Amino acid sequence: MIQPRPRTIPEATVARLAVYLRVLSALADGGRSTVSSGELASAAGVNPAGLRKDLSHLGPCGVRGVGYEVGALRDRIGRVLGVERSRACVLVGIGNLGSALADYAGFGSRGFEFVGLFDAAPARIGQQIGGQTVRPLDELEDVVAATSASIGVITTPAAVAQSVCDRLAAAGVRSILNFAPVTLAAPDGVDVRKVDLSVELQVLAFLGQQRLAPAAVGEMA
Amino acid sequence: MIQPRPRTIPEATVARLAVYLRVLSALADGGRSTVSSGELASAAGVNPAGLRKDLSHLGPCGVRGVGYEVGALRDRIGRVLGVERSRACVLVGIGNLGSALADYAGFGSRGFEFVGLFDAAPARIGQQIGGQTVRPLDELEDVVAATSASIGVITTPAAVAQSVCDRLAAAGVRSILNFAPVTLAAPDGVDVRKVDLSVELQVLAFLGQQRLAPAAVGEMA
DNA sequence: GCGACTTTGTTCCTGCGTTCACAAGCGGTT
DNA sequence: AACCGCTTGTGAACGCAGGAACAAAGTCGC
Repeated sequence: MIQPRPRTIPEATVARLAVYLRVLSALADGGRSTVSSGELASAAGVNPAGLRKDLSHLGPCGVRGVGYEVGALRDRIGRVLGVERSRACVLVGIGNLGSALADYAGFGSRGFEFVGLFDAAPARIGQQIGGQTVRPLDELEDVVAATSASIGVITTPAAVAQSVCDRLAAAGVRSILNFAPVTLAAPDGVDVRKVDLSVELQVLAFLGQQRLAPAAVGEMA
Repeated sequence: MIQPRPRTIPEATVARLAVYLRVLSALADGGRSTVSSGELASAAGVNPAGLRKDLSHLGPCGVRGVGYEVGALRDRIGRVLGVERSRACVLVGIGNLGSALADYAGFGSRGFEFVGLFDAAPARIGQQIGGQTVRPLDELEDVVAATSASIGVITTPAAVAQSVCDRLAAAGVRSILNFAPVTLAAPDGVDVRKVDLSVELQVLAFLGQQRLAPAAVGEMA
């Protein structure tokens, strides 16, 4: 059996597929049956040619002259992204941000299910958030083992993020999403993805100031 | 006067500069006086050559054979990123995520100051978060005008994000950070930067499943 | 039944970001 | 004073993502 299609999808494409999935779900809820690449690209904020190239990684899934069938394309992207399978996630650090994530309903519809919330502060333990009870950090390894959680989310202070990362990796978690403002080191075979909110703000602010005064990088008083 | 150095810094470099700044601040607090590109790159999780190229955008700032002077480099990056100047920010949508951002102490040290928190729900108005009082959405334009806020952060539900974006842009905000899971349209001259938490999780999960089974994209049952 | 129009899927190309490798420069040592 | 090791800064090559243009294909109208 030949393999005419390269078996790897670029990371940038995967991120956009998730956006297309959301737009398609909204269109389907609105009763739309077909959509063209141009319209879909406009709604997703990308170039139409790039969108078609992204979709081409899934094989032909449109009809020339007509466009894409909304429900079918949504299901197809959902299958590729693995939305239908439930993924067990654990969340460590139930501060403001952790609480926001645990309580965010948008994850459930994408196949993500929090099976454990952990915090070190005794005051937090026992609190109910999003249908889960906050547990002491000691139980982390037991819960990961019992639930086969494959994804860990770190929303702790920076000082303890590395130690939490180490424990998650040792317990068998293979994918980690880190919101703490530190760069984490993890063993091979463990993916760490970082979201740094203050870096996002900083980049945004810099682009704004650069637009106003595109000169004078090295010669400021 | 010649301009030997290109006056624009790539966006990817700006994001890394913010990371270097944080690492350098930690090193300075720890009493380190000099650091080599290799060590700094390791702490920031990047390639040493790339780090040196990033820093070369600021002009020569290291000493060959020795390394970089921690405090001087920190100050230099801080000046380029504009950390010393205070930037007024408004935040719309005081849910869990908005509260987390308003209460996050890490922004203040980077020059970001929230000058207005807004929500549409009467129950939220009057609440005190991070030293600010939550105001009704009606006051958005007045506060933006009075404080000359240049940055807006949107943490509202998706349904109202576009209308908030329109109002921010009309009020004079030039840079918008959007956490709502929709793609926003804004007029020319207004930068919109999007952070989509569920997309991050989705990409992470996909990379994990792709690592386990790198085949069969189009041929799943 | 046939032609024209619409839209997809693909190919080419341009530009950017990243990485490797080397020359230049500084401090310490003899 | 000269040499040696170490580190920076830069030039070149590689790979990748993004955008534009074109051919294939299907539908609608006549």
